[in-house]
Amino acid sequence: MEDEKLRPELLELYEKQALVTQAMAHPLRIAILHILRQGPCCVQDIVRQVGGKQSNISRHLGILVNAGILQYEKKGLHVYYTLKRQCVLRFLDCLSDYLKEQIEMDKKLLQII
Amino acid sequence: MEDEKLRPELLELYEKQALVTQAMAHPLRIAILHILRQGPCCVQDIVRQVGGKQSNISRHLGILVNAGILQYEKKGLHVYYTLKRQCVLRFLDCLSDYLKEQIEMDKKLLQII
DNA sequence: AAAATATATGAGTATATTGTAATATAATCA
DNA sequence: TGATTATATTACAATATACTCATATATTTT
Repeated sequence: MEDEKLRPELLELYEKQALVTQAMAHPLRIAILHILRQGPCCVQDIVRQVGGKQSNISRHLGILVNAGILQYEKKGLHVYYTLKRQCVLRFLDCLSDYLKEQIEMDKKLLQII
Repeated sequence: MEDEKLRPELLELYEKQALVTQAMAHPLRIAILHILRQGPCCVQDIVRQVGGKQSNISRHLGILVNAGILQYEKKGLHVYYTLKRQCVLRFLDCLSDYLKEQIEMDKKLLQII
């Protein structure tokens, strides 16, 4: 009946994974990632494509940078944001596949009913 | 200068993706997913492996079920939880790879300094 | 039927997240 | 230099999330 618990280093790993996941867990941030997937983009362009206030988008960009998901580079008045790693794209694909699968499951469920 | 904004159906898709992502965005929930990756498990076993209060684990399990990530089945006194789809495993792998990559990048950065 | 066990849930508190308005900062242009 | 533009930040209110304690529910055992 001994408590095996989670080893501290494993918990630490999961905490880091949760930080990355949490940073992506917002519709606008996912939208931003999809836009940046096509290449670097400056804030006002992102605002134009996503909608909403500039200050809000700026916040979300900050969150993604903090999590190590985005990089930025200043060029004159503009700040260009980029995906820091291609790895994130796999996440997005994974998410799309996941939802497709979910929809398929729901369809099958409907047929039974 | 027209606002192209996000098409409503695209925003809706991103909202759904964010729901799934959000459901996974917690260290304990990630720990739970790793445990269930090895097969079905009842609540008390999960509590034993993860640690913390039963009521808290039960809540986290509920969140994962709500997001469509887990299934459960009652057997006598116990409730067995299972990963609903293998797709989630790819997420976890993706996360691990992501962090490995991040650590590699940090290493290289250290060498430069 | 009563006791024991496994799980879920309600209520309350603490904390975190989100969005907005207003403002600060910094680069460019006239 | 002063005006304009792009971006970030501060302060605040609203909302959501996480955790715990106590309790409810349901099943099994005695």
